[in-house]
Amino acid sequence: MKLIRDINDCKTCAYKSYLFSNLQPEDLSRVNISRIEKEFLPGEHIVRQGDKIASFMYLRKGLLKLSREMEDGKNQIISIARPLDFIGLLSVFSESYYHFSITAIENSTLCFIDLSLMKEIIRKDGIFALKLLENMSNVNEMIMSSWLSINEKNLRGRIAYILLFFCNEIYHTEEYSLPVSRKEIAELIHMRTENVIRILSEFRKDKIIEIEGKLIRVLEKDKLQQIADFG
Amino acid sequence: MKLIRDINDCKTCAYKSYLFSNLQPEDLSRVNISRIEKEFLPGEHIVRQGDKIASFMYLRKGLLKLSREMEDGKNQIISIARPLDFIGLLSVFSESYYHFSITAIENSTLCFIDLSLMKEIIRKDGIFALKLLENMSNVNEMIMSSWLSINEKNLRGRIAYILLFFCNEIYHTEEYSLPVSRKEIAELIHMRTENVIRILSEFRKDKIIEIEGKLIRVLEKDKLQQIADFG
DNA sequence: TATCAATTTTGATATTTATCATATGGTATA
DNA sequence: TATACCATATGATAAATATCAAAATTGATA
Repeated sequence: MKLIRDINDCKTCAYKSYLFSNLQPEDLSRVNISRIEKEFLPGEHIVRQGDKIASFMYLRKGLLKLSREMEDGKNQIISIARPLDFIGLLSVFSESYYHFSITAIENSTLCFIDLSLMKEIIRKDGIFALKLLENMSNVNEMIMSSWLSINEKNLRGRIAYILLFFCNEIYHTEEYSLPVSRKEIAELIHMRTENVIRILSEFRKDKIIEIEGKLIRVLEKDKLQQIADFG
Repeated sequence: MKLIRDINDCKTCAYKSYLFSNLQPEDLSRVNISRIEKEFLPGEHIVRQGDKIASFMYLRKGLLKLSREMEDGKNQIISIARPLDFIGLLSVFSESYYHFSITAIENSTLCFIDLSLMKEIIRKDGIFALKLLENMSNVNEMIMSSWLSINEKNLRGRIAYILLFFCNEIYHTEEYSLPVSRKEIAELIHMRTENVIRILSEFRKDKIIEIEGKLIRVLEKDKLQQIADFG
């Protein structure tokens, strides 16, 4: 983790518009003063399950995973989060402690804003609060939808789904480097590591994808879509 | 569905305190004037997937199910909702249309408050908005936690989990009438109807529970808990 | 009451998925 | 350099779960 100062002023931040656009100038300026900018490397924890929630977080750049460690020691990945996903909204306003860990899976830059300041602004500024409510709704709808989709698919369908997810939602290209291990894919779509590997190999043999370590090249997107939909 | 007027004034509503307690008197009075009270019988739809969201809803009494119909026609039950679960919060503030259906599974009473009025009050009253944010966080944390729990269990564990859920969270007694069919249990914990029935029969044979149609009597709660935890 | 449809039930069987074993290559570490 | 530890990979097998079929029961309805 590295403290940085990439953005000089919230006023010029490209992501401002999605959340802070309607904030009163004086409030935005207070946010700007209080905020801390941090850069994380892949694998670095941003928060750990059980940590006290003290900041409102804001992913500016990069990719994160949210995961929960279960009583039996097994891990489940709740979601992959991009900028604008506002994953920090998940439980900031209700819980004192995080019920999940957040880990960078790519070089990631986050802004940390003191939580009590945020709450103060919310209390004062209902329009901003409504914006937060909308964003929180969206985050939840997104996570739930993907869970429901994954649940109804068999293993081949899940692998196809997640390959297309990285393709369409994250990298917007047919060739990309997986930001997660096979084991993490397994934790994300509820299957065993061996089966993740096995089915990826199947897809390779069927010439639907090419694999070089973490590098994935989607050759037959339509076929992958079919497998995701009906497989 | 029946229009009723069980409560004369929001001021005297027992559930007011959980959400509307800090509302300004004049706002509470506007809510009181605008609100519509409705009673639903088991099986009646309150909203349907695809309906336009026009109201903020508030479960006063009863039990609901949230479910989503998937593209392939299969149903998944997202959650069971009690009073105070504020299930209406799930996507009211972001989406124009419901992404799920809500159905009564017991006699249920709901208050409907015009959504534009609610938004107006939120914009004006940040403290109320913060309360909503907290509640929304709680709803989501609850739903996610139960999903994660269910996901890591085998079928016997899931059945034990759901029996204990009704026992501990809903009815607070060891003897209760299931508010859902075997098929709906299957849709809720991601398994097949036949296996729900089969495992319930197993538990009956092992004298862990007694079954008379919808009536469940939990005989060995500890054993059920063990199966839920480790089975 | 008679009839139809849906739900519950059980058994047999097929399919899917997990588990176990083993091997290989890479990477960090002493 | 040697060692240990992961991640990836593949095969064989076991276990879990779904599917198919058929019957009994219940509930709704004409």
